[in-house]
Amino acid sequence: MPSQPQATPGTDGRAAPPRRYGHRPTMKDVAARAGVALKTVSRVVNGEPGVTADTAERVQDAITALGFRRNDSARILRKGRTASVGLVLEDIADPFSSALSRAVEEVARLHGSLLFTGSSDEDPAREEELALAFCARRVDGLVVVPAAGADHRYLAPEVHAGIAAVFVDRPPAGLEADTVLTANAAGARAGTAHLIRQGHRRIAFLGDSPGIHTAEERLRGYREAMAEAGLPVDPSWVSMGPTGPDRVGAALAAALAGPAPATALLTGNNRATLAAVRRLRALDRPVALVGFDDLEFADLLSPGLTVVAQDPAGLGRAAARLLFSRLEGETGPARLVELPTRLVVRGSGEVPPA
Amino acid sequence: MPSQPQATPGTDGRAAPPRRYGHRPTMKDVAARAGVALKTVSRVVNGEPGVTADTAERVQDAITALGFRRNDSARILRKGRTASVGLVLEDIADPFSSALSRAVEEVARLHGSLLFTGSSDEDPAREEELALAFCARRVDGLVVVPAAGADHRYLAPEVHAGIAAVFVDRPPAGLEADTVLTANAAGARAGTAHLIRQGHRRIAFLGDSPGIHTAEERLRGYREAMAEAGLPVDPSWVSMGPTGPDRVGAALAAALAGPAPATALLTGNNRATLAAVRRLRALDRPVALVGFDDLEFADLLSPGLTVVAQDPAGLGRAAARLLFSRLEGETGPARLVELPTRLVVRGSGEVPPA
DNA sequence: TTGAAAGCGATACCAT
DNA sequence: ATGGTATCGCTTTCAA
Repeated sequence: MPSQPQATPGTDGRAAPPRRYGHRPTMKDVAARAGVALKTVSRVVNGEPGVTADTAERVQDAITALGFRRNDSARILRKGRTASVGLVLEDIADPFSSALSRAVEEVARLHGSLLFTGSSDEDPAREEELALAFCARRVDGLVVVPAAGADHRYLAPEVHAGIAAVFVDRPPAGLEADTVLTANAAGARAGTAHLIRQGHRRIAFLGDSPGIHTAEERLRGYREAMAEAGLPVDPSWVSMGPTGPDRVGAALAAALAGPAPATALLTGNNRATLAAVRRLRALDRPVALVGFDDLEFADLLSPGLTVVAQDPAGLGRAAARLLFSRLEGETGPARLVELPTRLVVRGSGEVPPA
Repeated sequence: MPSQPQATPGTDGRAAPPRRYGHRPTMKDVAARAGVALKTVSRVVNGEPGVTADTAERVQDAITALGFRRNDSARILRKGRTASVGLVLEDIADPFSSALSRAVEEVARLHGSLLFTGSSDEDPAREEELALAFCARRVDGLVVVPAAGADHRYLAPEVHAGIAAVFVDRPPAGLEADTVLTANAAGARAGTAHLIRQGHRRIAFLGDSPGIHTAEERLRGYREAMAEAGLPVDPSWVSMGPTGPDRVGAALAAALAGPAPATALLTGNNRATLAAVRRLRALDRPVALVGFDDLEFADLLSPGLTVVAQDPAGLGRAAARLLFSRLEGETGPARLVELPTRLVVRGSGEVPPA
């Protein structure tokens, strides 16, 4: 960590830069300048009653003259609440996370709170490090998108001490807390059922690694839909693992080869969907595709991409609302909110079986 | 702002929830339990030398037993530095902002700093509110993507007090500070020159509102390229304003109508590009298109979208590096960094003139 | 209406 | 090696 910078005066005769570190006026300085007590300054700054207009004006003048700004660190130390919340995401750079983040920010703003954000990159250790760092700053609450495989018992002392925690997109492990999830199984079931309605009987599913909650739920939904329709699932059609282009490409090739080639495909997340789209382009064979999670320009592809859309902003909003309800005193048992998905039909999922 | 929550004991005979707010152990508590002085606990917690292994272990045990976590608010109050920086964006939900944010986060992490983020929505008042709120939390530094029309003199007292400020994507107004920009004019000139090389002579430019720095620079680059090629610019080809679909649609229609219809188009930002793509789809006439700023799935469109790509992550990285160099004591004059753009050829910009 | 003093939870400096 | 005490800048409490 960098050490406290010091303004080093110039040694060459030219004027040193006028930057004077640590020279922030305090309430004490303002009080001295206005000729009042520190407490009076505090009253003016916080709009508390019991100050004559005349005194208030003198104080205001001193504040302006000195460029005083209240030090919230000190205020926080006294008051206990920090009016800030921490948000741990998988990766702020991806659209799901950033939409969720924006929604949390919006709700936080309504409640006068500032937002710490950090990306875990799906690494449980990093998630913990971030969450605890936020807690050390005494955030009032935490919204966490759990990293795969994280164990949330590390948060027990924090929660016990009164920090509210809400989990989004995936449930917490080893801890009871408010949770907001997408109806993953139901969504995958709906997407699969849609393909079945188009006449497909051999449908592949390419999902994220087992161990990731959303991946498993979506797989479950897929299997349920197939079972409901009385359709068998050939093992070669199902592949779970990292959703990089190479693995998805290989899995897709496998699903389309063999004696019972799939004629349709449900992809378990955005990366898989994109990898599949690119791969299918190179093929001459038409394959129906439904993707889980929407893409911003899905309508501009040809054919348009049919998706099971999630509502990342809705997830964030719901999570933040749960969080602030806790901060406002709500003390009931942990709540679970599930947000429905929406099937958006655009063309790629309506390709008939070959 | 919500008031301090109080655990209200149940009045109906059932046990009240066991949540006990404000019951955080302090170093004092740990010291008492371990039978040492507070200062010794501080030494252990901060890994300072001068503690026997035996004592350290006793302290560690007490820390674990009590679930102690250092209160960074108090620490900050003493130390002066908060190991946190504030990032004011236009809208964290858009890809440009979120990519930039991620890069800033990465650099901040290397320096042991946490990140406050907030979206200004292009509203100067909101930008100021956010920046000052971050400063009140005594962030060590600020990275700001200025809102259009913002006047940054409000930051003068903060900068004077030693808070480092770096501006990204647009220059600050009324304040000298480190700034990181995209080479907007050069990029637009390159994009326009590319269209000219394809044989186009009537090229339209649809940009964002005048008053937005990037919009004006890109317009300038467009005009320069046209002038260099000795091509006149018909007023009907140029339109600056909000880049919503309706206005862009109307502007595009105007540019393609008239006695000297444009055969190619440079769009000044992502929203304009998307609006144009949608609009051009509906036309039967082929129009060449180069967009300023890349889109994630630009290669999946047909034709692929030719763009002048910016490097949002590079901007964020450069800005954060400047920031931390200041925090490490760098005291020279304000620096300006300009990042080049990259022309990415994918098809839409290589459509020949009608 | 105004002010003096105590304290929030840590760190820094000086003793022991 | 360990401990005591002042202090960071503010809010709280109680007195004037």
